[in-house]
Amino acid sequence: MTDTLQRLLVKLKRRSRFDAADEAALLGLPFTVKTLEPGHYLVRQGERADFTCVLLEGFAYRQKIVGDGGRQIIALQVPGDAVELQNSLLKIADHSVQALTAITMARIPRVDLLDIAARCPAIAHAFWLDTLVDGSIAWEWIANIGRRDAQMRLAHLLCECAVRLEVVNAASGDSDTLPMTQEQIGDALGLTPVHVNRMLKLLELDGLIARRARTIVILDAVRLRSVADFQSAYLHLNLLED
Amino acid sequence: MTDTLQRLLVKLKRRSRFDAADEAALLGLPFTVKTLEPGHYLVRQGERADFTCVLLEGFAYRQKIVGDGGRQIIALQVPGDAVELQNSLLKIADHSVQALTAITMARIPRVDLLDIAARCPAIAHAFWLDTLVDGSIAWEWIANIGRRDAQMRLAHLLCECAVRLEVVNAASGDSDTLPMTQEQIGDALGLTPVHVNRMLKLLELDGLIARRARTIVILDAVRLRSVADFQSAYLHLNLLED
DNA sequence: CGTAACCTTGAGTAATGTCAAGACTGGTGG
DNA sequence: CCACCAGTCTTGACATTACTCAAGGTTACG
Repeated sequence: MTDTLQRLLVKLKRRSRFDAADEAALLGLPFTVKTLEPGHYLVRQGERADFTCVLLEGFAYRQKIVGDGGRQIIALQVPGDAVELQNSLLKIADHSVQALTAITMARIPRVDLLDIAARCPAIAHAFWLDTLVDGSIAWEWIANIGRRDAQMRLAHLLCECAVRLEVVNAASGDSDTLPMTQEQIGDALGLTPVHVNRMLKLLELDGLIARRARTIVILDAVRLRSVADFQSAYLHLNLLED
Repeated sequence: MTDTLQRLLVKLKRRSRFDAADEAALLGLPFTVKTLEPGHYLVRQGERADFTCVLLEGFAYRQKIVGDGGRQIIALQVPGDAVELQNSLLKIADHSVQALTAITMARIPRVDLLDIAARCPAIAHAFWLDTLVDGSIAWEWIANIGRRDAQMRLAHLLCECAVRLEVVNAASGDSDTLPMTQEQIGDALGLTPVHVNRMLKLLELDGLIARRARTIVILDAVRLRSVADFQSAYLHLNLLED
């Protein structure tokens, strides 16, 4: 169907302006839809990636395995994200992408993506901006992991997830929630699962969050943000208005 | 003079192919040359950046200040890098860029850069790739800070700097070296300067590096890389051949 | 030759990791 | 419907890494 890629279009339009021809070209991209179970790989480190995947439903994360076997989650991806721009354009994947939940995605051949970028400057610009924002998020993660203590780090991640999910949920009408295990949270923050557990308990005792049936609910977003030193500027959500 | 932007061209051509028109357009970009003393700002967090700066000589770094006053260096920039793509296209700078050494740079108005990207798909693609590589480096830094201990982290940074400097020095014929203080190294690695000092001593005792007059010399690159768990794939230096 | 910035080192402290055991949860098959 | 099982969560005791504070040494530069 023609509106499968709508989600990608909606996302890109949050930061770029398209004319009718651009929109038609984007929605006209060839693709195949695939579904994946939790834990399955979209791409493995070291592989050649000839497709770009647009996440339609569900969540994914990027990860690197370091020498001693440790894992670091380096990014989270939500529906609408084009998760394989990086690995696809850089050809040899320098990290893996894995499904966090069950996902559906649209796979677009690299050549078609490059072709549309060459023909439609506005679309090329939109993808470029998207990449810049991903970089901006990565830099914030560096600051988060490098210079904040465990409690702030965790609070910051919770704030980021809340904001990004809000945007996605608003776009889709759903109200998804991110079902990460404490081990995964730890791997995203450079902490051990045990310590994540303790910090969650701390945040809960402070009345900032609640935990029910393995999902985390933010009770006091204002205070959580101040604990986390969280400012959403780095997500560049309102680029059109700047 | 017309070859001031040569350095940028050389860098982009490492990863993209241009025809004569593309090269002429790039070299024809309007710019003004500026010099900056060590420690001076190219852009400050929160400011609006209307220029993109191409580093011609010297080094710079990007940094974020977190809530409690701590500083995290999130990226290093070497000659040839277009250091303000991010802040310039995202309009409001979400981090600062500061001169590490005395630098000279070419400032290109944002509108001209956007214009050339819209007119020359190959150039737009080259900038996009460049941004992707910056993101790839950021992700490696996340893994480095999040999942390696202090000694590995430091060794990894030294390996990265060595490789990147080698590329730049080969391009320019110089043999620059990165004069970071131990405090700056610590801020790049999420460590305190005191601990950086101890880890340097450790690496020196192991015969991996030597220190003379405040510069670090790598004595055993092979062993240092293995200590660091360093693989240069994430720098994507050989993209044309992949 | 004096000064400021930087480096070096030691001693004590705080944050986070490690190991291990038990409790909970959700799904599966009998 | 129940029992079981694997995966996850929770907690405690202890180990280790990295941080803090502080003092003295070194280097570059005016």
